[in-house]
Amino acid sequence: MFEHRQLDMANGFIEELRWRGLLHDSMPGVEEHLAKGPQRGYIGFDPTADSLHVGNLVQIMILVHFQRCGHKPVALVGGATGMVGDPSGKSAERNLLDEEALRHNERCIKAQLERFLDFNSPTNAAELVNNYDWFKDMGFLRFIREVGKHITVNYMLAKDSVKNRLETGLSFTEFSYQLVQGFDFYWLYKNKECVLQMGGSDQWGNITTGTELIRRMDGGEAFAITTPLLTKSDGSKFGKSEGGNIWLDAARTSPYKFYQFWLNATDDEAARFAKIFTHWTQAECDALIEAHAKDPGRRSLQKEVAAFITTLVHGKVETGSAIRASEILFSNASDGLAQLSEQQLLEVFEGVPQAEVQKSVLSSGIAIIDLLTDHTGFLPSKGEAKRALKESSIAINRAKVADDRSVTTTDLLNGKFLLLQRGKKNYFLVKIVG
RNA sequence: GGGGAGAUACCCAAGCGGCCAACGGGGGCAGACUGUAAAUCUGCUGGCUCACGCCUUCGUAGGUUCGAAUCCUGCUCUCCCCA
Repeated sequence: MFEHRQLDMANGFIEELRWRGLLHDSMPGVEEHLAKGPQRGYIGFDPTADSLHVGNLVQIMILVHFQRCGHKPVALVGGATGMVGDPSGKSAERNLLDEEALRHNERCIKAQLERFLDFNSPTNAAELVNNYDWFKDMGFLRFIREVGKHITVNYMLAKDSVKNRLETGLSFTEFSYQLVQGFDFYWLYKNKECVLQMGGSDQWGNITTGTELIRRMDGGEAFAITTPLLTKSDGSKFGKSEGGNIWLDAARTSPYKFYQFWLNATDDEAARFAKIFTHWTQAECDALIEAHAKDPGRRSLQKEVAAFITTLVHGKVETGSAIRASEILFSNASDGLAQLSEQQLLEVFEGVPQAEVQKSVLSSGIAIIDLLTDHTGFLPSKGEAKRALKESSIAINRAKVADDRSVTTTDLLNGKFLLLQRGKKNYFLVKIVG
């Protein structure tokens, strides 16, 4: 996965971010500083769940691009900061997780990051740190003496993340957050020669508290770079889908769903995604975008992008299955299903909701309504099932059915499966047992 | 502490004794169109029933009434104004 060529460093990381549309703001002097040679830069990840999601993917890719430009990326898992809660972009006080949950989340996140970054490079290996390591023995008194002393409350109040919450209120804990994160930066600067922190644009305030601390505590110079917050074409938040978050963990979001998420990007989004989430060069991106523009109906760009990212996250094998599943489920030919072996069928529908039904239920034929509700739970109520049937949105094995349809063993695929479908995108696999 | 306003289905928001399972908008789902798109148009959006209809739902607990989301009382919570 890491066989890609290193980019020409003269070309520069900042320039790379710029054409990829990933540069929102940066402190003067960063470009020159990075040009001096390999540098360390870090991004923090909140261990609020035991998996990262596509919303985090932007930051991950920043580190990836950073490493590909020859620098040393540091991923910080916020074991300590996760216990405090960042007020940035939040309208209400955050719930705190207990330590046990945080430890678990942190381990899972670490495993996911290892898929993207090269931790074994002889020249610029990525590094993973956990701020809990330097905070766990830090007492309150020591913190306010050594760190708090250097930053005025006036300075802290001026941050947007704090200002926006003064009306509704925020706890002292959240108020202190920027100092805690700022100290992270100081610590990494001091112990790891890390001179750059990156993050989403909502992190600007927290990052600059860090550079300020470094200057005041040590007279040192450090830098900040932020990326724009990604939104969908319709303005809504990126990374959410009907079912909620799109996770990187296959157990939470199946590779099929993950692939579909990217495939469903609008033309405009796909072009942006190509630049942000792939390793393609500018010329390669332009060529693909141009090719797509000539025949947008083929959605070649969405397919390329989806395949690339899914491979990065889930690997080649899973991606192949996701692509095949998509082709079968969305091709107009309905005969593809019958050709599948049991093995393939199960592969294709991994991640699709499933239920088991006793064979005896089908032996004398069962009304479609009962199958959809009582026996499988695919639809929540009979009323809903009737409505769906009236809309002619229900299909069995990809063939539309009417409300008087009854289902028997002759409908089974491979003698033991039944594919229920509502609309174009909602599938449900019934497995016959007994 | 005093005064006032309010709590309605996923969200916003009408209704203010029967015609209310509850206007309208948003969201969601589906159909047509299409590129598994966008835009647009259409339908649906508490449960059970083939259906007449029945049941549950308008903060909560009671009450008045033939009949209440609508009136009365207690309670809980939210917001605003004055101290």
